[in-house]
Amino acid sequence: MKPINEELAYDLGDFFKIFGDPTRIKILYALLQRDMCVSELVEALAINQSALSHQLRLLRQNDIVKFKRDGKTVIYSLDDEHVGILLKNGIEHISHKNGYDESEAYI
Amino acid sequence: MKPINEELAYDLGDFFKIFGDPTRIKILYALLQRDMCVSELVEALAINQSALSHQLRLLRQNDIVKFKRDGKTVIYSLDDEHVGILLKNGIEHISHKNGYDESEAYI
DNA sequence: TGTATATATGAACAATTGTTCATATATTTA
DNA sequence: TAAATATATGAACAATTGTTCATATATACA
Repeated sequence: MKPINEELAYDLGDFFKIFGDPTRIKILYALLQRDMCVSELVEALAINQSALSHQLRLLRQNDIVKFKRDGKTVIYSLDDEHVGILLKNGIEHISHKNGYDESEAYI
Repeated sequence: MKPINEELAYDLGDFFKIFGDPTRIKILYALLQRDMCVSELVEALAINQSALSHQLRLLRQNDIVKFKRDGKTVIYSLDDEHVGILLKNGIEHISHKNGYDESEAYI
């Protein structure tokens, strides 16, 4: 059978790797609900600002979030619909497997 | 706003982490096409048998693939539809972003 | 122009990850 | 039961990753 294009396998791995960290999941989950600036994310996720910025850079570089500057603040949002779909699919899978109630993804 | 359930963020991160490696992507992509036993995967992906087995264990433990023993051989398949959907969504996203032609995911 | 506020970056370190080599286990068949 | 085949596992090592601390950059406003 035909193997996957080698470059695509690496790119796809790098892409999914970005979803593979709880801090980034929290960021994406927050942005799934509404666009937010950095300081809102800092507060919402109770996370160190520097750590957040590093993670946001990774998300940006991998086209998972986009941003626009608005004066002093920078507003982040999910890059496209694939990101939300991926997140929701992951949550569904995990919920089924772990017996979570999906509707209680939020605390 | 309500943050994501902390445990779900970790579980989801662990889940996506499994997709974040080119070797595992190749395995999953192969299984997306048809179920295969270990030695078929070894040959198809030109990979070390031990490395493959280690990766298959990870995929199993995270409910991403399932398997059934058939005599001396063990046949692997994708665990459920979410896995295929996730892969396809990732490929779509990457293809759009990198200007790949999706139809040429195969070599 | 100087100060405050918001965000980004670099260096360094501990922790995690993926592979290899060697070996173990399971199943079939002689 | 012994030998052959298929698959799994453990230990060890290099490489990668995520965070923290310190500092840099950008914008607004006095």
